[in-house]
Amino acid sequence: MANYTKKAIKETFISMLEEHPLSEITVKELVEKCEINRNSFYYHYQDIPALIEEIIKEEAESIIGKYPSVSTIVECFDALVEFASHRKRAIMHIYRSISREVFERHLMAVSEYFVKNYVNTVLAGNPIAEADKKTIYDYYKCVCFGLILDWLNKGMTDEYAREIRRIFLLKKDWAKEFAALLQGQV
Amino acid sequence: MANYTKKAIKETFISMLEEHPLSEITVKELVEKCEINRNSFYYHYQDIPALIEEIIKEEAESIIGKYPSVSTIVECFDALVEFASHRKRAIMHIYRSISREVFERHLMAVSEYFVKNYVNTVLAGNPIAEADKKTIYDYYKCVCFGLILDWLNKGMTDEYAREIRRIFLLKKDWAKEFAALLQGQV
DNA sequence: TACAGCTGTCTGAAAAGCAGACACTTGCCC
DNA sequence: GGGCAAGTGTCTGCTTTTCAGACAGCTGTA
Repeated sequence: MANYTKKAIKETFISMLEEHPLSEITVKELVEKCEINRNSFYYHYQDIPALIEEIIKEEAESIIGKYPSVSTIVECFDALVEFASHRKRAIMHIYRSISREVFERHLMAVSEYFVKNYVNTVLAGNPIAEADKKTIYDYYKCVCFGLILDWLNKGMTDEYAREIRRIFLLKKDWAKEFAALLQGQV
Repeated sequence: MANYTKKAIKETFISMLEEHPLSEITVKELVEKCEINRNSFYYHYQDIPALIEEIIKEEAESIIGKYPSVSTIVECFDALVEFASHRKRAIMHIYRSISREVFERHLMAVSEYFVKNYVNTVLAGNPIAEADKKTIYDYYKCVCFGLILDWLNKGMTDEYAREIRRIFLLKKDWAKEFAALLQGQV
């Protein structure tokens, strides 16, 4: 099953976000653009926020899906930047709305996923307590999350993206260092 | 109603034609690419030729729809060339198959539509017998049809498109001349 | 010949989409 | 502040579309 109507709803909605801020988008206008019945919208989604939730969730999953196992965190960051650059306007409209919470929640989830993946690769050789691992996950997922959020807040400029990229490259052994710290080896 | 599944079938089919010749495309592969049930295909179309018929018909109608009233035939030709250039491979695959007949039938219809439209504009002032008008239609629709077919046969090159364009420009008063001939004024 | 793979058709059931109606909120104009 | 237009979210009953699974028939090939 593919459900192309649902797909069309999502695509149309995103395209509308490229034009207007979220607050100006109505269900009525959306279904008219899609050429579907208003009830068909409500069949799939409770309301616009629910639609946004799903879109963001799926986008987050698709980003993760592209990198089932990650060798360097920079790769992920590059992918994320490339993805985001194509939808700057829509992302900013969602981000600057009441849906910001949804957005941040999923961004945090994506960060956590990548960090876990990456940390596990880096620490493959080092036997380390589960509790310590969790601390590392939590700490660095917040670092990633914060950096990306900052990038968004600063208008997703290429300059700042490069700056963040540099940080990632410089700190490429972060997980190892942290693990050593936790184990009192430093 | 929009029926996005049907739309997806058509789009997927065209994209497959960009890759393989028609003879290598199966219903099975098509529905797998679409991620729909095989029966859903057969619900909409009897078979692949029926699908092709509909695609060509709709494309022909859409070209006509873009030019409800035509001031110069060159405009139409330009539009047609622009349209065709985007889908060279798919068009060639259909054209070089058993579906050629469908293709030509609709191309003839499009030619007829444009010629009628154009001739009526040019001959607006000249009162002319219906039978003569019909002769003009028939003659020039075949000219258009033949030129475009020739262009296709020669691989839709830009050079030949320019050449045909020049012919259209040179013969921009064709309808008037022909009318005069029919009326024995020349 | 046998077999694998695709075709076109048929079932019956489930999912999706529809029109039309309803009460409710909200913003705006007089 | 009352009326009103426009959008919302929900409901009902109906139609259309999509589905899984099965079937016999055709075709190329080992």
